[in-house]
Amino acid sequence: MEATEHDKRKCPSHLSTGECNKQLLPVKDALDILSGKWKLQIILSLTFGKKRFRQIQREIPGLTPKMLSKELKELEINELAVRHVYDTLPVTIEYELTPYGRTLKPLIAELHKWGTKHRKRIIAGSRKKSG
Amino acid sequence: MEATEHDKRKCPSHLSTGECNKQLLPVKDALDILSGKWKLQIILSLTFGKKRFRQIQREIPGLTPKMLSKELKELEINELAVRHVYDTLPVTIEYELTPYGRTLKPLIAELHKWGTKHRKRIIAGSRKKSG
DNA sequence: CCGAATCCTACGCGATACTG
DNA sequence: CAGTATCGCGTAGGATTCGG
Repeated sequence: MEATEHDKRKCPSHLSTGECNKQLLPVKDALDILSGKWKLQIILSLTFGKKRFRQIQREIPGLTPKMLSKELKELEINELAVRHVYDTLPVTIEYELTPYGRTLKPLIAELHKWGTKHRKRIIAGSRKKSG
Repeated sequence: MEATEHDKRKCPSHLSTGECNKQLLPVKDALDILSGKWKLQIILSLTFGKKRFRQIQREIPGLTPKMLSKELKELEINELAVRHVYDTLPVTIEYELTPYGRTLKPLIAELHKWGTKHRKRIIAGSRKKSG
């Protein structure tokens, strides 16, 4: 036990404030990419190939153009997806996961693995949200 | 109570409806465990050992007792943490991660890994939320 | 110290309609 | 088709207060 530890109220006692945020923020970033009502489904939809706007929307019932538009923009900002504009008539637009976007796959797989075990353990009969 | 209406969802065309939700729901469950403003910090705080209510609260600035109480309950419901009541005077209460709760570590580590790379790639200079 | 109860705000998201 | 604009609701989360 160290004697220098008294005023670090922001983090677990053995971590400096800076250390703590360094641990925390990246995890939050990753979480932020995947959370929300539609992000995951949109990403998964795109893992199966290029898709057009309406095509994605049709595949995900309940998804409104407003939300789809918003989510696709965030995917672009984060370089997880690209927007292709083909100069046809009328113009054709397709969205595609970037190679970088595909690096999410192992992560999603991990979440799926843990989530599956968790379902077996807890959720199956008694849970409130995630419906 | 009745919440099983998700079976009518459509999915990427090559997946059956059932297949799709089987892929999706567990991931959402896992995400749900970790998302929210405080869950992660509380879990991390508890990875370093048993903690008392106020102790956790002091370690996480901005966290109100209401939220802490709520989050701890969810952790209990999901068997990720346990509440110990010691019959001292006044009563002493401690929270502790369960072994099961510690199975989140690799998952969080994965999120941290991906998130760190993502920070380097994108976020560092330009982002809107979570930072 | 460990919470519960109450009130309030901000924001994600849905519904609907409209534009190019 | 590929989006935008406007309105409104539900709920996560904040501030404050009270009780054991």
